[in-house]
Amino acid sequence: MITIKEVAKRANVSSATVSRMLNDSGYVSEEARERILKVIEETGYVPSENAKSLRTKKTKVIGVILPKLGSETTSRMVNGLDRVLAAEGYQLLLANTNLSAEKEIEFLKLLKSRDVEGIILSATNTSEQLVEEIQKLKIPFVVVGQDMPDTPSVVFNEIMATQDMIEYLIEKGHEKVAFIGVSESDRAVGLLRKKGYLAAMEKHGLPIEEHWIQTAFFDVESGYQAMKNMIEESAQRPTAVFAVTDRLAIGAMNYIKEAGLRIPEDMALTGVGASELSQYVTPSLTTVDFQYNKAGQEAANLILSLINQKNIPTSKIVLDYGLVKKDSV
Amino acid sequence: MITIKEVAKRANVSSATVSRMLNDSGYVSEEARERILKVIEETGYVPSENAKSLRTKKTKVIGVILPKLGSETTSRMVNGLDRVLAAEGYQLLLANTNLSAEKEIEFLKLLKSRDVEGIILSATNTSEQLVEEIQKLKIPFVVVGQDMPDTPSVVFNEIMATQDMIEYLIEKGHEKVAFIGVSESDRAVGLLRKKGYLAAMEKHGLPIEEHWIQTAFFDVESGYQAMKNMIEESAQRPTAVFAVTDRLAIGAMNYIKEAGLRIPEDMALTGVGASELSQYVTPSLTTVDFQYNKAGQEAANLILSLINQKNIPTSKIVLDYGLVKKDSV
DNA sequence: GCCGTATGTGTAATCGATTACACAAAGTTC
DNA sequence: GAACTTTGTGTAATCGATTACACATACGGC
Repeated sequence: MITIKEVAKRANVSSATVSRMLNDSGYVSEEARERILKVIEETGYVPSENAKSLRTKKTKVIGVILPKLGSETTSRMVNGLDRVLAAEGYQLLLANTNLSAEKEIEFLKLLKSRDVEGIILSATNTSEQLVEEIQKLKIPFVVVGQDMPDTPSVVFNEIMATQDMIEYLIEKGHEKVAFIGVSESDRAVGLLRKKGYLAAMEKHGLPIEEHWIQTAFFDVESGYQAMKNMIEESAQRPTAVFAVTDRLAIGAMNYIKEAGLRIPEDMALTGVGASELSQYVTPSLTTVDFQYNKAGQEAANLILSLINQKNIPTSKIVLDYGLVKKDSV
Repeated sequence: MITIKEVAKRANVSSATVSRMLNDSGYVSEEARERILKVIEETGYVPSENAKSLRTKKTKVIGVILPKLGSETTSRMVNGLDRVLAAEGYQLLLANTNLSAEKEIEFLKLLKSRDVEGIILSATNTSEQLVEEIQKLKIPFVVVGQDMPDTPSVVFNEIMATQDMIEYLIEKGHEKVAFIGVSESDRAVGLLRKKGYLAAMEKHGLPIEEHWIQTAFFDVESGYQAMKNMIEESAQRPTAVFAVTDRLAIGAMNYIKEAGLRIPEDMALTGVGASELSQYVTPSLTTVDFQYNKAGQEAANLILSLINQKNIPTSKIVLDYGLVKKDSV
């Protein structure tokens, strides 16, 4: 590896001059500049970011902690992050927890040790311990997807979105609306969406039968099972189902079709996420569009503000949503 | 930020002793060890990876250059990478080119400057200049998805897979088989898959009409258009279509349905990628499963071998594939 | 009691950049 | 032409770790 000293020697200047040239700090004569550029050209010299960071404390790296690599929502969010951060010369260092809560904390430390300038966490849970560890770090930090006390975050309007969708179903004449959710340990998806459902039903004075509320996992198969259970166990069959994710909805769709029911005539169905999948299943799925890409962009802007110590407009950003009305309702 | 010196001072030892303790190198007395651990516990000291890297030249970071964040194939590949590399304590530094060829080269330098221990490139094109730059770098390097001269790579058996699928269609009685491809500047997807198609048709002595070969882009809409053009312009309507990606196939599917043709009775359809989407469209899509996750894992293993200077078994790994036979044929 | 080895610790150089400070030469101002 | 200012450059300290080397003490064996 060729170093700044080597470049300096060959260009007959001191390393300070080379550094000044590279960073446009201080005076450098035209002759010196050209000699240095020539040497750099010849040698293919690239300054060590490592040495630079050690001295300046700026790494131009943002750590991103993700619950799962490769889900569509995550990908879109990371895409949004990258769009904004790349423009500012930042790169992303990935940390994939594979849904393990301990790893979240472990990675927090790992990222700190790498002197990342900021950390963005796409959380599924929000344990006490995690929040504590974050406060300790004293590194610009943003959570996306979950509301975390005293922490800048980008969240979705889960309750309102769910409520809106349920009310859309009600408008369409449905009174027996069922719900396929997930564990409430995922506050955003499990707890808040259920709250939205309950609120809407309550508001319209609609009763809910016990088996209309099912709890599933995050995969398609699980949505299928939940739907099966619901239909087999309910005294009265619902006429519409709200599933908390598109995947669950598609699992449910599979069962509904299999059971010989028509969508939407016998059973209306809605999901959440506006996944690509949702547009191409038959019938196309009515779903909530949560703008994950935008969430990533907002999170990126937030972390940039924090890094640059700008006055932060709001430390909680609540993102808008839209109902994507398709053929399944 | 608390440093090793600070820890040393508080524990009443020298920084060398702290370092020895942390790295289990050399002797450290039980008393000293405990004092140091206590200080670390109290202060939350985390060693600076930056300083460490500067001295040792080991960063435990692998750079990953991707053509596009958030596509399903990419996600799966990155997932495979991460699985293997995380186990060895490596982290991934992302560089997203957004399909720009100049950026590929730019990022190569950027990653070098960050002293990554290896670079994995998921390429779409393989320009001369890129290959040259890579040779210059002298950093362990692996390409995945494209065959690159004199470079360790993980590739898919594009030709064979395509040929197999076409022959499967032929076995099923199809003689008029059409092809929706992409630009040949993408060697793997554009050129090789077309070769496989042509080879299979030739082998079985089947003629190909001009309009049966369409060239599209990578999105669903483009598949729709290609299918539309084909049906409107062909003298003889084909009875089967091979699309080089699932997305294109799904676009084509939309048009076929819209045109009032039945799948597979009037028109059989196949894709490539075994995307999640392919399983849930109606009818479910027959497709080629290319094991992108495995590709990531193999690439990771390859780069680890290169880093550790182990004897490299083969510098070209050709991955297996499978035909996923579903309802669209 | 002497010598060789094992144990334990500290001093200081080093990695490759940035940057405060010092200094010199040339140009400006009055 | 004295006093500043501007331009240009070099010396050396610094960031926070690792590690070669030196040195001290303890413990064996004979």
